[in-house]
Amino acid sequence: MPSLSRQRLADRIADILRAQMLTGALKPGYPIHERETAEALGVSRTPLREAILILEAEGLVETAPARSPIVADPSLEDLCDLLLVQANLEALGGELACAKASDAEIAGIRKLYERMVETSEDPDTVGFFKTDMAFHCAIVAAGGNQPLIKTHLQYNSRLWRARYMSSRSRTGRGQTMRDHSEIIRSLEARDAEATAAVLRRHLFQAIANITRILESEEQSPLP
Amino acid sequence: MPSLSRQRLADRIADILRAQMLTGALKPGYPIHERETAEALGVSRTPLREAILILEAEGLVETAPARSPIVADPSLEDLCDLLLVQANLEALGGELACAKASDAEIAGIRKLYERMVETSEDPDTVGFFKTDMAFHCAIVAAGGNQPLIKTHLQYNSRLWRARYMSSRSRTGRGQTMRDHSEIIRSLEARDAEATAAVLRRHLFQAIANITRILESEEQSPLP
DNA sequence: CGCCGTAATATGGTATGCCTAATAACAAGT
DNA sequence: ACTTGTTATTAGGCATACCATATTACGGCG
Repeated sequence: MPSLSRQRLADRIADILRAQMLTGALKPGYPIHERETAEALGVSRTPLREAILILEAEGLVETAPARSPIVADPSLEDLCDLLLVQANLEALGGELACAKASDAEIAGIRKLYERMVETSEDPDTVGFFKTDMAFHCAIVAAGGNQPLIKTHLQYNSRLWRARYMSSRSRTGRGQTMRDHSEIIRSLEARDAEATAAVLRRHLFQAIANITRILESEEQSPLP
Repeated sequence: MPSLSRQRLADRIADILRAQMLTGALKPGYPIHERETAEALGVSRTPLREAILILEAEGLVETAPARSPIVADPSLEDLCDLLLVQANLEALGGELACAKASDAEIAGIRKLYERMVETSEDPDTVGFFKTDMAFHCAIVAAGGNQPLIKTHLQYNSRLWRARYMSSRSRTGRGQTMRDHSEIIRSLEARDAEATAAVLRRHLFQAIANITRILESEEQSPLP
């Protein structure tokens, strides 16, 4: 085993499991058996258990006594709660970005916006969606508030799947693109209030979308 | 060993360590040696390591490769960042509480307020301070947003020490009590905007206090 | 006398094994 | 045939033993 590892094995395992949740290899509700999963990853149970602890703290898996940990399967209500908090975190991030971001950082955010415009007609939903997420993260990151960045990231990972489904099903990306256009504009104008307001509105829109989607697909758990 | 434990040993260890941080038995910067601490607690290294993982995710300890984990020692800037996020979390919690709290819950919050009034002249700083914390937590809890409650709790535990120091040194509790009076009033009026505004202002005040205190005691790390 | 290299020790990271408890399956009795 | 009890298997929780690495101290060489 190459000991190039400059970080703990548990962290890398957590990364792998997180990635598997994003790709859908690990779906909500799936159990994560210790021995099985550890063997599949070629590691022992100890670091796997530690990885589970990390993911549990992030709200991505849920554990119960004498039960295999399972991939978190948030209810519609949970998702709305998460999104509401996320909306406020991003609004704060936007405010801070207006005050503290360097011109280079804002330029970088515009770059992401432009890539979204370019790919907004692509059939490749994943690429577009990832850029969308990166756009939002970049705004919060530009605010420079470390705890906020980290918390926002965690909420994002818990919301990833729901927002991805929302992004896929939403027939028109028109509203999304218009919102983003407003966001980058108010950000470049360094108008903190406007940026916060539009980010909040954008996330509230996401709540509405997800509600609509999950209510319609409520009893069709995809395989 | 009595197997009355309905929760994991790691969780209980994390609770113990958290408590020791609050009482000051574990001060910021202190290393937590695995073998030593495990033996002191009468447990093996495995659950202790898992407890460290939990506390690390909460931001209460920091780990580095091949180094003993150390109790987090946030800089003044870190504390300001944390408090800024906390202010917004509480503002959101207050808004939600206005919309969703039951009359009984608001009555319970008033009870806490009244206990603060009663004990506001006591020399017992800890009792007063704990009631203060409980007051804020109860407001957020009344909002009913689970992720928000949990995140707010985590930020609180990271801020506990700083806010406690602020509470001790602050000569007059006048402003605090006036703020709290306003908070409970707007909460009972279910005025979401006013509640959010005053909570935000109250926390901003805390930022100012802590800044003043830490700047004056910057180079006197208490033993 | 000082600096560098090597060795020893201490500490965190990982693997493995045992223990306990929960669940499921099978058998026996009603 | 159904229900209940017992047993076996599975799986998670904890402890321990081993490994790799980093740091420090000591000794030798310049």
